[in-house]
Amino acid sequence: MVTESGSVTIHNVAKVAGVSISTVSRVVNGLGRVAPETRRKVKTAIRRLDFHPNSRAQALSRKRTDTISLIVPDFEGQYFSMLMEGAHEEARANGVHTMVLKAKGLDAQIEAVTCLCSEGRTDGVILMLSELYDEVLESIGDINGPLVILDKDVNLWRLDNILLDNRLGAFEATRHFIDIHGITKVFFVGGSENNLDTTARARGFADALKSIGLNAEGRQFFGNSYSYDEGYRLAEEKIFPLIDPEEHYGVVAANDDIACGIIDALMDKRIRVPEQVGVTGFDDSDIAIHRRLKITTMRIPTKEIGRVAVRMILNRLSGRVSEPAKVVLKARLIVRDSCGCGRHDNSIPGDKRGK
Amino acid sequence: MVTESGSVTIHNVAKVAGVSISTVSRVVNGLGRVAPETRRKVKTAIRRLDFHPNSRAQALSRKRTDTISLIVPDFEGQYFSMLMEGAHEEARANGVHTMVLKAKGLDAQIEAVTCLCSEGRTDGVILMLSELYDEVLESIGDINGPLVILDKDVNLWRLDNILLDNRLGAFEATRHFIDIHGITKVFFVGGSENNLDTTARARGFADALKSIGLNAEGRQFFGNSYSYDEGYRLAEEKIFPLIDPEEHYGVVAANDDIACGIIDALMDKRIRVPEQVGVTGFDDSDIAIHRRLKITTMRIPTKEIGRVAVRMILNRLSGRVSEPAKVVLKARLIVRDSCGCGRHDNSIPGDKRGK
DNA sequence: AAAAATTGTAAAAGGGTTTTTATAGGCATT
DNA sequence: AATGCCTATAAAAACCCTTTTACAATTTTT
Repeated sequence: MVTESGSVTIHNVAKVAGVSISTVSRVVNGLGRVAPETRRKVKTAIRRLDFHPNSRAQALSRKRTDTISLIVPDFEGQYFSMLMEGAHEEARANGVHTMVLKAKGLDAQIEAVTCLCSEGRTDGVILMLSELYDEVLESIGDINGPLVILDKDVNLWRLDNILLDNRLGAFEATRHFIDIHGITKVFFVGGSENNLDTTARARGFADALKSIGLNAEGRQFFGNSYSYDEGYRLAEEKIFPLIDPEEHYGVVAANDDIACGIIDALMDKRIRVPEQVGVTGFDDSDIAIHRRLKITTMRIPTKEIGRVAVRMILNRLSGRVSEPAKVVLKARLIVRDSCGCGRHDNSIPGDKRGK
Repeated sequence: MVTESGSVTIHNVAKVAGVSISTVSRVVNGLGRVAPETRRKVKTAIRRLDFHPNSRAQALSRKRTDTISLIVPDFEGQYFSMLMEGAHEEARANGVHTMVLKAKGLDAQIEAVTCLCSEGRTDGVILMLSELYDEVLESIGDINGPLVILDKDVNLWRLDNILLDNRLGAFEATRHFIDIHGITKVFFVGGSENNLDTTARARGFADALKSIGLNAEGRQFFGNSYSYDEGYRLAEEKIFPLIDPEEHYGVVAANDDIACGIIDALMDKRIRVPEQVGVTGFDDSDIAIHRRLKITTMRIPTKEIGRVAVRMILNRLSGRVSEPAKVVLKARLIVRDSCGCGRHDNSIPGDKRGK
């Protein structure tokens, strides 16, 4: 048994301690019974040689890598960071590592899933894909190991889902204007009408109006993207013309970028925000607090999503859970200034009202 | 040779193809000579059985995991995202995977380094740590495998370094005011005076002034942190009192958050930004463009840093490079509006000048 | 004294890679 | 034409490092 220089193996420890390798293994893993005296000898040898079990060999033998993978379309934005944060935290707390794979586009997605699942590189996969191709789902059919899909409701054999209740989030934002500010003249500004998030949020908005007997007709506006510029444009073209100087309004935006665009557009038109028109965002991204007027917004429990995803996989691995699960998480209203709560002197800097 | 159900091994392929396992291995890895006819048979069998070599077994046998790890203090902010992006991109292009480990604090750092290096979990490590403890460096001494340290100049055996030329960055920002705007009344606003980045950037600022025969004395102000609020406070307390309505000024901020705070503070004092006072940031973070007045700033080539780090490790692994290397990357000036270049009608919304 | 409970040992996976050995077949030499 | 040598290819075996199982040896219990 010649050992490669530089790495201490279980054999070395066994030889030094004067026992067999399986005894060392038992001591390391705490399984089976080992005489106290023997245990001590082995532990001394381990310390003396600075032995660390080779994780590659362990993985091979145990058929377990203690690694969970995350497949994401890109690394940009806080969404990814927070997701990682949650997933990593939960994983480490359970002695598991995380691996990240970026896969944008159909081919990359299939390759990533195959690579991770078929080659025994990880114990489980968390799939976060803005666009999830059907072909990917098909190829998922015959992989092994637990798989969690985020933000997409997929009813497929053996798959877990984690979803965000977008409808409820928009419902709550809208009800905030109604219940707290007594404003019933509310508008919704979304991104693309084809975007699933936007439509779900629009639905929540409409439901909130319906809940007080109003109709959303003519109060919802959609753009081409989730951007500041679209928000600015829509506010200028659609919202501004509808505003009566004597009335108070609320605008529920489908995300924070759009909300910022709306606020700036209205301010540029000399509309007082949030005094006359309150605006809420969605996502609670960085920009929500990196502005003079802090944005009231719906916070997505991104970190929690990552945490739950890992927990689901670990549950599957331990065999405790076998039924496909679907977890729906709620967004939380973060009340700041842009809705009209909070400070009231910040609509237009340089304005007469001063500080 | 009993095979676990669910996984196809090289043995199965060999049997189906009617050859030996070593022949299959040769075909898979493209090594040695195999008769065209035999190769065809093996490939057919591989396709038919959907065989994928088990990466755990390969890792054990090849003594190589094809995985590079990144140790970071946290996942927040774009810095991490972009770093990941670059590292992952370069790694994937070379058939290598990336693993991320979060380690904040002394113990966590030591554990992470040990865990990754001693247990043969990865081929190389990229260490990105805002605070790097000396104890960690000591324990690094006897690990195996290449290691790259980011943003910290460590002269230690076998370590590669990647650094950002903060001094030069601030120098260029300052010279921009001097050369392009003809402004020599420039100020520097930094974060904590103990922060290495801040001091390097302050040095660059001073050097730029020195280059035109001026002294930085009394023109540098430091705060407690790299935050919006500190920028606001310092601008209010230190910069504003020094401003003569007849003069033009430039402010070089040590990061974008501070720059934003400065801009808002000055605007609140009715100073026209960027007309009378130009401001530049550092980092080119999201907020630099998510404001009405786009920030002129120094972009850190974060993605490139990640890419270079991986490349260094791969070079080490391939044995092509053995000398410890030190790479210094430059920040790039991104000219937008806050310095006075670009649009000129956006200092104070609601102002007489209108749109 | 026989059965049961402990504790330690040897060997067999686990799925590949890599080195060594064996077997053909082709070519040149005598 | 027979022999010897070399090469191309296949098969076998060793190795990577740990876990795990089956079993032997020892001690304790009834």
